[in-house]
Amino acid sequence: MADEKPTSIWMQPERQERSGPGRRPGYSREQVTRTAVRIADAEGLDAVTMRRIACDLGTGAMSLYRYVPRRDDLFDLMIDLAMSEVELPDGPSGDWRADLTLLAGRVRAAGLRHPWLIALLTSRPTLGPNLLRVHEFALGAFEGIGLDIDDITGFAGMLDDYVHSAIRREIGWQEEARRTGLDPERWKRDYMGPYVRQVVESGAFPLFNRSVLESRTAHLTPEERFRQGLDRILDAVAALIAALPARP
Amino acid sequence: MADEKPTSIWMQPERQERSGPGRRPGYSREQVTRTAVRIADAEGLDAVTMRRIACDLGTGAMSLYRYVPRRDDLFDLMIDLAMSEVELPDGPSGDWRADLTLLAGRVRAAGLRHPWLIALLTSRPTLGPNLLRVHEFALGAFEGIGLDIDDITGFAGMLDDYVHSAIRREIGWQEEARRTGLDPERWKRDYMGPYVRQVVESGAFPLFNRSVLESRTAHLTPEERFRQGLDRILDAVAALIAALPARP
DNA sequence: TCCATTTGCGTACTACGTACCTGAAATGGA
DNA sequence: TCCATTTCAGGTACGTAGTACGCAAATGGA
Repeated sequence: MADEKPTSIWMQPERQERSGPGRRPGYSREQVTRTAVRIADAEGLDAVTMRRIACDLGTGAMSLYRYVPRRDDLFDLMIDLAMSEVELPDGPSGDWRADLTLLAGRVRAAGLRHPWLIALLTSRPTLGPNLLRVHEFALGAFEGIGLDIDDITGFAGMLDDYVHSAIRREIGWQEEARRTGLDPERWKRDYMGPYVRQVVESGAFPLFNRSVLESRTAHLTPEERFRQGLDRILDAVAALIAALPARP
Repeated sequence: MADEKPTSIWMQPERQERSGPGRRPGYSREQVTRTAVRIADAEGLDAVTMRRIACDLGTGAMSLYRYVPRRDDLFDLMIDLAMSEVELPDGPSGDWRADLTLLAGRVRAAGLRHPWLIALLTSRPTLGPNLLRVHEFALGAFEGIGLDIDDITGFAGMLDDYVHSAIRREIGWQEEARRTGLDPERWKRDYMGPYVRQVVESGAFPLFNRSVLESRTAHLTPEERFRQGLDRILDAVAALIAALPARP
């Protein structure tokens, strides 16, 4: 059996339950992934080490390599497991705006439940089956309004960009706070606060100052802010669709 | 002298050239940062280790800590140095569309010159002076068309989201290829290719298939593709601005 | 029963960030 | 000119990471 390492994790299926000779696997790829996700949720992505996962499973670190080729592949599996929680209807409803709002909300929920998800997702080119499923739903929502495939892809990309960026803005500093060892509230006040205050007081960036000091958006709840930005994007898409030349 | 570690790097200026007794610094914070950037450009972000930087500078690893408090702070400094290369006019020209196109192109150029830049920038909440300068220019381009500060911030954010996401899409797989040790062309063909082909042939995601197989966008040069997406965003912004209710 | 096969996992190697410490170097004052 | 003082250079070392390697244990078929 060739040890074909240099290929995507999705091409290397887990060892099947055979009925031949040899010891039976004590764990499973999904079990390893689920443990890794639990650790990342509770203590951040940095805490996800092979030794730590193995310890939680009650086994030795090297045993994990029977189920996952490399640590990086485990990240792809974690992304896919988290995305599998995004529940969606079987197909688009016909109301594209409602469908995409639903999609965005579900992805945001998954992103908040797993604060490491969006950072991981946007930092590596991964294409797990559940990411494909979610993406396909977005494409489907745009289909049937008379768009060609390039516009469908473009608009879906615009939406993805917004959703990912907005979620990262919402929770990005949480992970950073954890990395520096401070609790999030202290980090904001003691670590980043003094610098921002200094920048503001310097007056060097007047429009930045206004966006920090005068913004009404800053006083909304995170969910309202997400929704407001989403509506902005969907308004933009609607405006563009209205302006598209009729296709033959 | 208190060793105030837990605060932003921008609040901890480099030790000044004093005129008291004692040895003079042999290097500088900028020199260290510049070396780190050079290494990252040539061999990827993973190659930027304290030992490697020190080796390139011809000194010992621990000497670097005289200039940079922690390795993470060095990343902030690298981001700022790379962003300092984004040359911009002193103020907006009055043609917001031209200004933002210029801005996007310059940021893209910096992102291509430093393939690690966008990944780093979007994975940590950093606010270096040069990032603020570039952001202020974007805000300025939106000012004076009768937008309030919330709309200015919102539109500038939309643009940032697009520019960063597009650049990441353009080069994201390069870094991933380097991480796996393959050259980029081989990675695309041998690592990711077989899986994509399998997904396509399965027929499970028909719209994804069409976006891969039928897209005309895929045959454009990267620059044309970037420009096309940018125009789409700017069209959307223009459409939204036109639709905004007149403010008193 | 015995053996080919596969898993569990301890050991060990390399490489990382960085705390600590020693000694060298540079300067102002005498 | 010489020395006390201050600062920097950088070696050593500790803890932790990913993971290559190899052997013992377990298992089912012959």
